[in-house]
Amino acid sequence: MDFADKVTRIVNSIPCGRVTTYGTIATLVAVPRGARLVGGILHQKGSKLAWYRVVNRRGFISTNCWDHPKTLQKALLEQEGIEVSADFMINLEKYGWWGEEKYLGYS
DNA sequence: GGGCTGACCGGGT
DNA sequence: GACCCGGCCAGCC
Repeated sequence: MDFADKVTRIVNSIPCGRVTTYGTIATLVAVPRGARLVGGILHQKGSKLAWYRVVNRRGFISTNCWDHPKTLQKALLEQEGIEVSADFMINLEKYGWWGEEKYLGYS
C-alpha cells in the first residue's frame, strides 16, 4: 500500500465532528516526520477527502490555495458541528482526534 | 538518478 | 506562552 493510500484511509477514518493534525496522521501511517507529505497528498486528492478535518499542530488552517480557501474549511467544519473562531482556529483540546488503536496498524 | 519543494513538527530561546 | 530554526520524507521535475 502506498503512502498516499494510507493517508487517504486515515483521513476517511476521522469521525464526524472531530479534527486532527498533519503530524498525527503522519504518525498513524508510520512516518512521524512526514507531516509535510500529508499536506501534499491532501492538496492532490483533497477534493475527494475530508481535508477540512485536517489542520496544523496549532489547530490553525494553513492553506492559501484558491480551490480550498480557509473560509470554505470553516464553513464545512461548522457544518460538522465544530466551533471555529473568527481567526480560523479550532480548540484541539475539545475537538481533536488523536487516533484509535484499530488505526495504529497501517505500517 | 540527483536535487528541489512543501497545506509541518519539535525543541530551544 | 509565543517566535525562530533546522530537519524530515515522499513526489515531482
